[in-house]
Amino acid sequence: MSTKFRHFRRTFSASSQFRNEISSSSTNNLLNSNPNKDSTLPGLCKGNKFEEAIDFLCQQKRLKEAIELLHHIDQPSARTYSTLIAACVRNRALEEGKMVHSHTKASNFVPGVFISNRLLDLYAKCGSLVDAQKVFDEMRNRDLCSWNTMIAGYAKIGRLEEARKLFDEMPQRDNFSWNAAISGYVSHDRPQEALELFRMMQRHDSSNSNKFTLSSALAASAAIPCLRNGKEIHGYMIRTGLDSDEVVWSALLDLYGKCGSLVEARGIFDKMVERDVVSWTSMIHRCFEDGRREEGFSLFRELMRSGISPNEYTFAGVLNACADYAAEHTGKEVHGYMMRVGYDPYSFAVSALVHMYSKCGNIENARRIFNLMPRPDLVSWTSLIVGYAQNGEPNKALHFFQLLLHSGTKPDQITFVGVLSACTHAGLVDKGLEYFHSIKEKHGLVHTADHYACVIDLLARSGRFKEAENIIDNMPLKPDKFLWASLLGGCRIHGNIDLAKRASKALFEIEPENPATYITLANIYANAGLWPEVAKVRKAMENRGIVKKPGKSWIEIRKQVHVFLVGDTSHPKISDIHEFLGELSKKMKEEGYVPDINFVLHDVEEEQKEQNLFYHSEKLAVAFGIISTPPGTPIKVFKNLRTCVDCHTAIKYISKIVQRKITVRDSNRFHCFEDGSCSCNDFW
DNA sequence: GTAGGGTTAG
Repeated sequence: MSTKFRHFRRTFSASSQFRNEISSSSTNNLLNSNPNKDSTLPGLCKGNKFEEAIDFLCQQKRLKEAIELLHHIDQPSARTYSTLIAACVRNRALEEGKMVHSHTKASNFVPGVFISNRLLDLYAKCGSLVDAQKVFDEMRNRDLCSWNTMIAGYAKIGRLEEARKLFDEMPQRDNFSWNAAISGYVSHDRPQEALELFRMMQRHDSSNSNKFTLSSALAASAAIPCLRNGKEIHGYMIRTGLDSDEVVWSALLDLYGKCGSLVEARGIFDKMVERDVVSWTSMIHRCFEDGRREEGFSLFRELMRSGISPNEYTFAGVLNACADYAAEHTGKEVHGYMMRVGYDPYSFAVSALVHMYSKCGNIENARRIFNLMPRPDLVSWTSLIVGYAQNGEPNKALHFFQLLLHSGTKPDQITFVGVLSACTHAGLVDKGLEYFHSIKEKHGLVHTADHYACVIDLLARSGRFKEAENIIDNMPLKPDKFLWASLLGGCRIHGNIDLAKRASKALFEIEPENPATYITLANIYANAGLWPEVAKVRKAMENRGIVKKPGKSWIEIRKQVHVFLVGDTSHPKISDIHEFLGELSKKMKEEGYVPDINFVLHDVEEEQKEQNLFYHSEKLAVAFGIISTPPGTPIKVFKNLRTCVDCHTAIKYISKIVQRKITVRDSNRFHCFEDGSCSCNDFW
């Protein structure tokens, strides 16, 4: 026996009561839980059938005990090692796996390809590629499986360059190798490269096409998204008879959905014989994405009735839809359901809960969920930061950003979008600039187009146009539409006509069909009294057939959503609403409210031709909310566009007169009105 | 008897 082994044995014998344990307490416990199987264990040990006992313990997931039995065997067989390692793989038990590995070395066992492959698999599945690489390097013989396991291991954790290198070096490839490489690209947001590889395979090695490579290639086409490519694969699928697999059908369904061909996606879904939770989830999600809100929710309800259990993907998808539609009530139902089925607190569905609550303006609940997370992920941190920024508490947003840094989680580019927008909402221009520079200097991240748009927003709102232009002229990226729109918005606030011309010119090139640009520009001209220019813009708009988006607000009262369009008279309670608004108007004027006539014009852009400011959709919704709920109830209204200045002023007065907390989520942020002022400090 | 595909996302 080698010294090493003796040491090993001592370590294990330190808890040498194991024999007693097996025959007494722990066995008794197990006897109670599983009397039939467990009664055999003491017998096995007594008869020195340790290898069988190890099998038994492995099945019971009692890995540590199984490993302890190893040193009752002079020379464990390959089969025993194999069983043990396989059990460690199944349970992702890296520590135990390493113990078995050391045992093989200590007992001078020379693993063949088979056992080595199991070890590779162990380390690859546990993400410990350093160990896997070591085993791989030490192997005298490697077979296809060894190479494939390494490639899949690297691909899974996103080390795609290493995976690709092995793939290129390997002596021969089978369908597994191709798929490991292709799916690695797919799952790490590099669908183009995935497709390139797929095409390469089709050209040189087409016999390796199977259901696995096909579903990966379909997923890649969906991610791009490229319908033409997907359709080609669809055709190929049918020609080669590879269309018999349900997973391939799911991938196809998702492809059509992601490419916006909802009808085809639904057709596939309806035709599928065996729909599983993935196909359901995909179908539901694509409906929401396409704006088919009711269809999405009703499919979700159908799924719940179908007996198939929704999973974290399903929850995340539905919750995100609730966040987009501000359907807090439904979101709460989903939350309740998750509680009942007992959700995994580590799941990403929890971050969707944080997101849902913060998007619905319930930042307290978002925070509560966040606090319950054992290890909040970056998405949750970011959701909370963005939530605080949008809910009018930018300082809290920045506070949480500091906490994030302390927690050791690395912020990414999206986190900084939240941080910068917090600075924008708070009017913290210099602090925002500081953060902007820190992205690259402190955090080693590359500035994205979004970061530039944020910083231009920050500068333009506060009228620092020189600095803004300086950044635009020197930035390494091409300014995008969001950046120009931010600049144009700043020009509107400060009446900067020259820069407005530059910004709108750029916008007309990028998205000539967007009505907002025309309207904002017309308003800037109108404010400066440049009427002929206003007429020109309107003419251009007319000529190109561009239609304004109507303003729309909605409010949820007792589980029912009430929608108001501008000048809407279709609501059954409309005369009560008008009467109430008339009364309010008198009181508001006594308090000093002056209707902002200028903005009648401004809002022609967003609210069409209505002359009377009191027909704006958010005022209708707010008024309806007040008359439909008991005094003191907070009111929460949602609007599809940005709120107008007059409505903003009016709602401040209303909040004071009726003594209510009124929250308005517009397309940009939350406004929390209370006792005559708004959380946005009139900065939006 | 070892290795695998399709859903989510601030």
